[in-house]
Amino acid sequence: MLTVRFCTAKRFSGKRFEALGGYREDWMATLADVARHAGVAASTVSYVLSGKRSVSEETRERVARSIELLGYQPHAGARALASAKSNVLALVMPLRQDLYVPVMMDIAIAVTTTARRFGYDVLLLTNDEGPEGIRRVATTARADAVILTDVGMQDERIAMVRQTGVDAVLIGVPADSAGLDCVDLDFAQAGRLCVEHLAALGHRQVAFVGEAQDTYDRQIGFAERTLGGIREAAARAGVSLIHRPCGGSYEAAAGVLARIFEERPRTSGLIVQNEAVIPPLLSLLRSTGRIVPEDVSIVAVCPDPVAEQTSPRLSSVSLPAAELGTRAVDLLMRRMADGGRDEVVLIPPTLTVRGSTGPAPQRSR
Amino acid sequence: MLTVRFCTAKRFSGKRFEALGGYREDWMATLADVARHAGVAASTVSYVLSGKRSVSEETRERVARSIELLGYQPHAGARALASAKSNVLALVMPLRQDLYVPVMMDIAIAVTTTARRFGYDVLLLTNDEGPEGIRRVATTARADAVILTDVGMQDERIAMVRQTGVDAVLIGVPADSAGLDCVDLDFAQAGRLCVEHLAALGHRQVAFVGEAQDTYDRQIGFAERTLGGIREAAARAGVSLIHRPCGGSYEAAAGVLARIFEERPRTSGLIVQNEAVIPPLLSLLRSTGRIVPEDVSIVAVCPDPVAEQTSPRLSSVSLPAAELGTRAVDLLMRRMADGGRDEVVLIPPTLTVRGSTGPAPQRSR
DNA sequence: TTGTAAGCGTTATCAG
DNA sequence: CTGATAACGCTTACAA
Repeated sequence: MLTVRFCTAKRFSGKRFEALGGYREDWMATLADVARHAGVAASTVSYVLSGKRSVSEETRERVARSIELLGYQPHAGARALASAKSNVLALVMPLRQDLYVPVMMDIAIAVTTTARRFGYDVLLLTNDEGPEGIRRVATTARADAVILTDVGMQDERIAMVRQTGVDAVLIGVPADSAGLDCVDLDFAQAGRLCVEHLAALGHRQVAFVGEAQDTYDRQIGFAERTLGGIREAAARAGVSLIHRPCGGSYEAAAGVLARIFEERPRTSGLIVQNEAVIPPLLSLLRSTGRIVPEDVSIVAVCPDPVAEQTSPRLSSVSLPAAELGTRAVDLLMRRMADGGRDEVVLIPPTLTVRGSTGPAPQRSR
Repeated sequence: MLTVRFCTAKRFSGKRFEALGGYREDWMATLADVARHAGVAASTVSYVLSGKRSVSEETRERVARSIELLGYQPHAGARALASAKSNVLALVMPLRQDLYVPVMMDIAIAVTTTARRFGYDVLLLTNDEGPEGIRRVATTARADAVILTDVGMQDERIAMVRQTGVDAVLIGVPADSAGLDCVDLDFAQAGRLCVEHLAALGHRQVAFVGEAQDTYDRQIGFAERTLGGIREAAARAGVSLIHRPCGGSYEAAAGVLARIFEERPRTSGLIVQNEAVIPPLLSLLRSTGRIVPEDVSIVAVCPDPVAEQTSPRLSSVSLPAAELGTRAVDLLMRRMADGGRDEVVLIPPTLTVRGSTGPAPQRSR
């Protein structure tokens, strides 16, 4: 005779209790069932599971056997209620679906698999709930912590994080990171690397094809910081720079490129941050008779696979999306355990030289 | 004097109870607090919230005010426990990070936003947990239902769905869909449309550049069905067809393309399903001196934005990723309410003619 | 090393 | 129309 519950969707089915003479496939054993079956107290079973107090080898094994036999699985909701921990973390993705798609995907996957290693599940939030989504999952205790992506310099979600006091890690760095843990690529340094690489090759007129204008309008941190690094390094290296935001469409790329060469025909170096325009850009350069890298050199800031997808392959500063996700989870776990260090982790960028950069063309051309 | 709990991560803080003389920002009101504050029974508050029994306008308002005042938010875990419903659904994504990235992203976003409309949150599962992940979320009652993507003809996750009896909707159609609800684009018809379009333009030698070989090895449904539709239509239209699976890299595309024209120099039509190789393919065609669409016509099966990102824009059968996600959630909600119709919803494909297809070149060339 | 029992915050049954 | 109250399944003091 066991007290049992239905499996999954149909637990309980009308009456809340039921006594059965045996086991049925579609009934879930509870911790109490396990305890009864093993002849121990419920708490003992719980402790066997959590390891929070020592249990004699003998009982441990007996309990383990019962768990196995009954196919026991703890009820997540009950756990969350009793322990005040949901073992879920929320990942807040950007609303714009056309933005940094491969990056976001890699982050999501890395976050999810890393979280699982710590026994956490990942809840997906889109920004169309706005900051309220964060409040909701925090105050309803649906999630224990949140990871924010696509962080702006002034991000309204941060106020919500502070207000609710929910543990959070940002992928990206806001203007004021006091009291927050953040991870990001060191985009300023990434920008510098690009410029320095081009400068070393003799390029004196460089154009930065950046993210779409609205990304700058939203003051997304990485975009601003990259620009900052580029500007600084350009000034230092005596490189003349123009910055052109660029939407993701073919037309946008065409327009931007045309205007760049119109304004400054001598432009020989391109720095590209918007991965969506890379294929159009290459195609446009070719069709306007410019050879890469003989006439124009290109450095990109993008995930390695993107850089290796083109011909010629792009010299690039790699955007380690998966690492960002993994580090974010690591930071979050530490924060939930020890409390936060209010740390800004900047991953040092590395530039890989591939086929898209070469010496600047001679003046005579 | 209120019995309260800490907000979010730090509920309870040591002692389980605490009496306070007032409210503090970081304490969460419980349903009992609301009841006390409104001078009603806890059950009444619950019923005001759920609407499952009628409550007089007067008490309803009083309760509403208390809820507002105390900033009450129901505890998700407690709800899940008492109601045997988590109000969470799990979305199972493919492990391979380089696969159909934009499609998966759109699906994820559409699923999440649609689910929210029904009061559901979305848990992200990657396939690296394998079918066990499904069992886990189902049997621990972490999720009420699952949505599977990247469904193979023989998909091992289906056995798990059947075994656990968890409500599920598949995005994709397996060989045996008995007892399952599925949504997918009608890929066979999509394939037919491509061939018919090319055939109508006079193309007689067509090559199908498909997904990577391992996608076929894994017997992913959509890949097989597209191929089937293409073959059938080609046979019917008297079009000579070769099928070449193709990995996502530039090299793979180059190799495949070279071999196609080596084997059959007269090939004038290309059908492309693997969105990753579209840019390389276009670039390769250009560099080998083939003009699109004068020399070679291209039809793709891909999301519209991808087709509009190239030059020339691609005639394509659009892959309505967001719609797939939305429909999947709709089906799931219906299934959880009424029970499943065991329905396979095939979305009829539409072909949009853009700039990449034109009349077949004359024989004389 | 183990058991007992009092919670966790809801929902839903059963009275009134 | 409303109130008490018994679950839901688990964790964790507190004893033994």
